[in-house]
Order: sequence, then C-alpha cells, then structure tokens
Amino acid sequence: MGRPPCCEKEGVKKGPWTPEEDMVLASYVQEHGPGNWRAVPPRTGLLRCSKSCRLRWTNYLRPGIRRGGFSHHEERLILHLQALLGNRWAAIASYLPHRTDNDVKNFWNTHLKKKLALTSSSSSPPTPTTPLVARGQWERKLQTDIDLARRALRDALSVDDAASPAMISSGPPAPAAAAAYALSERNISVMLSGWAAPPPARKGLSACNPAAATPTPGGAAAESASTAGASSELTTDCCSGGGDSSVSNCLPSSMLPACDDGDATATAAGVAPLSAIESWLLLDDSGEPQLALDEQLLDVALRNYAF
DNA sequence: AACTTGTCCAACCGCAAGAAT
DNA sequence: TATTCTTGCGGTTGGACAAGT
Repeated sequence: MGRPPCCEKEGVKKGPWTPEEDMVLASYVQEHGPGNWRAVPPRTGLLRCSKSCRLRWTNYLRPGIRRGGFSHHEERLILHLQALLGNRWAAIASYLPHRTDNDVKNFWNTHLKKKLALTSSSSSPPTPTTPLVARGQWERKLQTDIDLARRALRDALSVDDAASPAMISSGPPAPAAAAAYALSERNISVMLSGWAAPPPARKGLSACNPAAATPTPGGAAAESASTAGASSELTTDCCSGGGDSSVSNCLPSSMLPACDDGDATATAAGVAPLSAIESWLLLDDSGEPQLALDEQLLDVALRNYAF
C-alpha cells in the first residue's frame, strides 16, 4: 500500500502564514510542546497540514532563531562543513546554533554556490595534477588526515559571536513592509522565551541532540547548549547504527562514542555533555596559524563541489 | 512610467527512516 | 515480521521585491 498523503488536500490553506496563525500555532506549542503535529490542525483549528505547522515552527517560530545576513565566520563555517558533510543542511545547521537548515540551504544556494563558482572560475581550472576529488575519495583522504581535519573543524567552529550580526532582538533593519510583522514575530519569540516544555524523547537526532531538533527555553540556553548538542549530530549515525556513515568514516571511531547511559542521563538532565568531538577539537592548543588551513579547506570545498 | 530581469527566501513536495501497532 | 503512522530532510518552486533598461 502506498504511503497516504500527510493531510487532506482539500480545505488546507497554503501560502504565507499570517500573524494570527503564527500566534495560534505558537500558543499551542507553548502549551503542549512541539511534536504530535498531526494533532495540531484539528486542535487549533488551523487550516494547515501538520507538515506545514511543523515547518513553520522549526523554521520560523522556534525561539532563538537568528534572521538576517550571515557573518563571515558563519559563511566560512558553512563552506567548511559543506565540504565535509555535503548537502546535509540539517547537520550543517546544527553547527550554527541560531540558523535553520532552510536558512543555511538558501544561503548556500543564493550566495555561496555563486561565490564558489566565481572563485573556481577565476582560479586555475583543475589539471591532471589536481584532479576533482570525489566525495568518497575526500572522505577517505580525510580519514587518513585526521590532524588536518581536526584543526580545520576546530577553526571552523570557533565562531566569533561578537562578529556575528545581531540577534532577533536587535536584528538588522527590516524592510518597512515587513516591520510590522517582524514586530509580531518578535513578540511571539518574547512570549515563548519562557517556554520550557521538556523535549519529548524521540528517535535519532532528537534523542541525541535535543538542542538541534527541539526548542530550548530561551535564547541563551539554546546558545549554550547548541554547540555540544550540535556536535552530537555527528554521533547520530553511530547511535542509530544505520544511514550514511560517511561522517563516521571521517573520524576515528574513538571520537564517535555510543549514546551510552551517561550521555543520555546528562542530556535528560539538561546538561549537555562535552561531546567527544569537542574534546577532540579542544585537544590541540598549539595555536598554529589558521590561514593556511582555511585555504586548504576552501580548496577542498572548491574541488569537491562539482559545477 | 512600464517592463524585464535578477535576487531572496518562505513554503511546498516527495522520499526515507524510525516508531508504533 | 509486516504494515501503518509520524517526522525529518533535501530539492525545488513561487511570489515579493529590487535593480536595471
């Protein structure tokens, strides 16, 4: 039997969400917590399908989401992570605490892709001595070049918040037309700032990485928990024991701990454990110049990206 | 001023994976 | 074990807006 549609097509509203709908959805999630999206439309009276509700929440209403331009550090981070992970936007976004996968994806498609295209076209084309590195080859290479990867990742993850654009509360000036709505959106975020419903223990990513998959109470909390939670994303595959293991292949097995009871307990208690990968990243305090590594990683990104 | 072209991004669609039954 | 349900993810689209002609 084929998979049924997520919702009835008739009587379902599509298109942009109105502030009123946002308020209804935000209020519902505030009261019941995210999850069981199937129940949201009938319970709230929203003429939206469950999928749309979930998407609206995760991409827009969820507290702590940063809107506006990407900083240089974020840009570099995306470049590096895209070279490492490919188009796994959710995984990449998990390293950018206040960005959604949709935002990262859009930013990649509208900015970085072109940037890379320009850079690659202006630089010397691949020659027989610099063959295009297939992803699998790159991953194998990375596996044997852990030190390079470690330093590059650490560098990429050292996002300087001071250099980042302001958060929602003091975000970049919005177009006048959107100002009113931005205000209501802001209000919703403020309203939800105290939201503290415990994240439901769900499968895979959610279980290992509550910060990335579920809202955390307040921006500060989300910020503090995000990095460790995000890093746990890399352990998801090993936890679930399935799926694409390319990330696992990139890293030594010792850096990919199982989701043991200790981790689970710490996560459940709201204390994000220092993940193995972060420990790994923090090991090297040599403080060597990172510019060359940046260039190497960018080179990898350029060669890895097929036009 | 009117039209065309380009950019940005919110939202939709379909697939896959995991959980539930 | 098989089937169904629910959610997450990545690719793509459509509309609003800006810039250019």
